[in-house]
Amino acid sequence: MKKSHAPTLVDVAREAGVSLKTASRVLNHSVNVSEKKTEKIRKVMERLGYRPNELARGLKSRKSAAIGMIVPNLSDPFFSSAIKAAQEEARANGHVVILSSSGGYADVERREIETLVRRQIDGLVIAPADSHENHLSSTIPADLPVVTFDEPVQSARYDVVTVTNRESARQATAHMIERHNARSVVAIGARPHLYTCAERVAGYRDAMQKAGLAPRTCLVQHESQLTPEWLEKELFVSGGVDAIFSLNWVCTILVLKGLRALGRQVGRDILLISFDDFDLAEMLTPSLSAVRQPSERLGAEATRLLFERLKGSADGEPRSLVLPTELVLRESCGCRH
Amino acid sequence: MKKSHAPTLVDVAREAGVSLKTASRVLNHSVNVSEKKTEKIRKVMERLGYRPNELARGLKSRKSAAIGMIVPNLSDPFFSSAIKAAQEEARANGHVVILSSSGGYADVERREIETLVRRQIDGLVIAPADSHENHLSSTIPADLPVVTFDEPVQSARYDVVTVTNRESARQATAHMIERHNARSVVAIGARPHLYTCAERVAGYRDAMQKAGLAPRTCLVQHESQLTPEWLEKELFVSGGVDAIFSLNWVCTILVLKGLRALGRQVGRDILLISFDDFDLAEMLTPSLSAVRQPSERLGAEATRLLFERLKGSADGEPRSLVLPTELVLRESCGCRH
DNA sequence: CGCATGTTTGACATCGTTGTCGCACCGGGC
DNA sequence: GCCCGGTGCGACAACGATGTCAAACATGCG
Repeated sequence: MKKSHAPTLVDVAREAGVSLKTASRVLNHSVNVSEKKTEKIRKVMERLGYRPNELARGLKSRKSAAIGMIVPNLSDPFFSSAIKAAQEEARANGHVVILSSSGGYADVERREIETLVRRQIDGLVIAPADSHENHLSSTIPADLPVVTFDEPVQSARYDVVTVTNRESARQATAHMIERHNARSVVAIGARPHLYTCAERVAGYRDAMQKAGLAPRTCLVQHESQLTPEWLEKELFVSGGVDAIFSLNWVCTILVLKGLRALGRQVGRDILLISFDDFDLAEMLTPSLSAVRQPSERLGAEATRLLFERLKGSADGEPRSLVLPTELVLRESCGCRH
Repeated sequence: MKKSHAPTLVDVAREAGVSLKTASRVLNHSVNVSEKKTEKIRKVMERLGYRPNELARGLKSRKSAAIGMIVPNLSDPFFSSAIKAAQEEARANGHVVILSSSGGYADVERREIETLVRRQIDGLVIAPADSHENHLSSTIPADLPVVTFDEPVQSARYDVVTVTNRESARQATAHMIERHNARSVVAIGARPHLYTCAERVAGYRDAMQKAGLAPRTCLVQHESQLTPEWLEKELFVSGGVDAIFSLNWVCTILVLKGLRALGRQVGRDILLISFDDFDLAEMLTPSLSAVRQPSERLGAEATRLLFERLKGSADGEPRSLVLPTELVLRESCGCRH
């Protein structure tokens, strides 16, 4: 009866007539092994189809070669892009990505972090579901390198990658006011407890106040509340709303669908700029003006910062990287008509 | 000097005055431990903030509680949805998902599989980059449970979840022919080596032949070849093309952009049905008719089948699950005008 | 009371790898 | 001839958990 177990390093060593440790050295590209033995051991590994057991390796070396990544929503294109870039960056650094999603709930997020920590991840890239309570630091071991992106966590000592939320929001709002004579602009968004939301609202306010206009924010707790009925009530019953500044992708989608359901036409009845650009924004009628976040870059930079920490090439204060956005002017804000 | 290592089960056992094994039993909800000790050990775990090391657990028990997932493209909404569902299903079964992407390249795919196998994944959910060569079975250990989805692998003994590619394609094509009098319909797609592509083409052919029309397929090796210039040449130089059947999401996006660049209007100059529906398809002008794949369900069912294997409740022949699609008729095919 | 039966418990080996340490060997400088 | 430092290699323990097996203990029955 053959033992059908996968071959281990012990098998390799026996077959090659060397000690276990020497085989291990070859596996780790250690230099102190003679040319001849290295060659021989390599051959045996090849022949046996040897595959190192990363679990065992990680157990002993205290490095799992895995990083965790948590986002609120896996099917939001903003996050998919970030994940894609993060995965590539991780692979380039010889790590795998364990992916999970919080659904935007802090308690789910905590549970997922717990799971990841138990798996001994070497680091964590996270777009937090909440910036207020210090719910991350209580779950995350103090010595685990963490990079937050999109949403920063207050009073924490993590690296963070964001965009110029406030200034970009100001600029988008100002554009509609200054170029297209919008007077009554509303900001529509969800999850007001998020810092990104607050910042974007602040930028919106900046622009309104500078123009001497009264800001009017329409924030709901959860996106599901952005129904056509709600829109009708908020935007049209009292009347006179010129323009909408929508605070993120999900809201934009729902606003667009809602307006269509109400028979209102964007670009004519009402102007719109979306925070978050996406693949087909230019194909809509009217094409959608948007603040484009460099989503892939956000994921890539966050992961890059993480690996800098892991390699020890950075071990000082938390760093903050603020990326620029691009205001993509298309038709929905009134341009190109 | 305090030892700042994270507490281990040995620490817990010592603190609780029991043996290592008894603590282990409590961790694994073994029944044969007295009420009193269980309680005590639980308390100690709580107090010390004990977190089981999943690497060590996995090493000994030969189960990593992780599954691998590989898709060609992380930012394709079809795959994001599938990933989302898979991740939820995995979590419900106490597993994590290690995600990676092949970019559609068989050699990258092999390398990623190798990485995952070394990490001792318990199972693999994969949308293969290639169905022809038997490149999967040569890399995947014979005893690793695998479920393929979207793209089946020929002559392999894996469970598979797909949709009714051929019939759905036939139906979509027939719709344009029968309801809207299309005579010259072309099928546009990429990566003709894929089975899904071939099946969809076959369905398209079925419809054309049944109507006594000559099929005309425009397949390119890679999506990047779907430029406006190429479209112009294929569709308009010889002239007379009525309608397009686009074989997947990426192609649809590029065809839409290309047609716009060429100044051709979908729904008027040329009809279009897309294989793959997406979030904003209904918001386009004209709204896009599409074959909607139940993408979340594909991911969920694939993962569900995998866990059935893992739990041993299924250990027979490979199973094949074929899910229905929905032909969503909007304006681009000529409906509702 | 003795013995069979079943429950609780712990000592020890083990999973597959890497870390520690020490030994043997080599050539070179005194 | 002797000591030295560096290289090449291996024996052994360790990482943190689980599996094995047998001992200790409680219980029920004749």
